[in-house]
Amino acid sequence: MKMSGGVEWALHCCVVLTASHTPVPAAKLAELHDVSSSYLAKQLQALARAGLIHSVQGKSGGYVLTRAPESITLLDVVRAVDGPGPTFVCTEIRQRGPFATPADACTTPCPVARAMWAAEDAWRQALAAVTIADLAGDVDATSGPEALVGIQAWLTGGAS
Amino acid sequence: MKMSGGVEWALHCCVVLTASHTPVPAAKLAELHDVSSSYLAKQLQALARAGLIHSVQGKSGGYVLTRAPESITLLDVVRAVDGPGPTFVCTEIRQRGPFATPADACTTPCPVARAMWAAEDAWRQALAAVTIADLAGDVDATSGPEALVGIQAWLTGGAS
DNA sequence: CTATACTCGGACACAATGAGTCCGAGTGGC
DNA sequence: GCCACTCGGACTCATTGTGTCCGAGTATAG
Repeated sequence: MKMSGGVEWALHCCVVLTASHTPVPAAKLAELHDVSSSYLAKQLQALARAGLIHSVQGKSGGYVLTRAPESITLLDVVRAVDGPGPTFVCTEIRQRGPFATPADACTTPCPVARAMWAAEDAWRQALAAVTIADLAGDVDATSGPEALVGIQAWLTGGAS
Repeated sequence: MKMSGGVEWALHCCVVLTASHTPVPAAKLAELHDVSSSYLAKQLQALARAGLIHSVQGKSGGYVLTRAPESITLLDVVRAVDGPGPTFVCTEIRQRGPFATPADACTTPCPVARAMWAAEDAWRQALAAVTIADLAGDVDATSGPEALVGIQAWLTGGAS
């Protein structure tokens, strides 16, 4: 089991978008992170489809966060990029084979699925407890506040 | 992100193996669950490689649990089948692009990776809190104790 | 008002990992 | 000593993730 690598890109982009209140084109985000702009576009489209960022077209268009960074959780981003479905899928293996449990007796999910889903819920809860604003704050604390303002200047300015 | 379907098979096999103290061949486990025996063999091999079950060859060979069911956690099984690596991999995106953080300043993992790994730890902790014995107990409670003893009889007996 | 340049958006190939199958090596029973 | 039965690893196919491309749409400049 390996998580889609695009999740990392999307999270970093969300943190960067915190610094700019004007639309930022995808090409600029790609250059900033030194990744393929074509592929990054796909992740941003997923974020836009989920309503986390808003896309504006035209000459000075780009992407902007729709909500305040404090109200965007990591779970929102992960669900948008990686898909909302559960990682563990129960194929109802107990209803097959010579000792199959009759279908009408399966009122509750099988114990295996229950345990796995409980663990997934713990994971989601941990993700939902962290917001993009928290991450931006951590970046400020570790790299210094001048990092984000420098990036902001570079984003708004046209310099390459 | 989707978990390998073999995890479900492996977990059910471990629960079934709880009922038998004599070696159970892979073919029988496959028939019991109505799944491909060739593919199930791969999962059992992974469990054996991790030391969770022991394989005995020969005419009346098969697989047996090495430890007591109370000391085998779901995390052990998941790690054995699905791989021990972390689901989120940090590609150190902060060290790339025009605003790259210098490598010597990266003493601590980047905040994004920290948050993701913390969520993974919560997931692992939830998995480590449940044992195979707990699952077997749940099966007893829901399907009745007669289910497992019937399976045990079918496993040891040669009937198809 | 029109032309233009720049943006996003979805449709299109390629690669890697998981799913599934097969046959050979080894071992205990008869 | 033979045999039947078991596991173990090597091989092939399908699905999903990775990466790329070009067309539709819009705010801007003239």
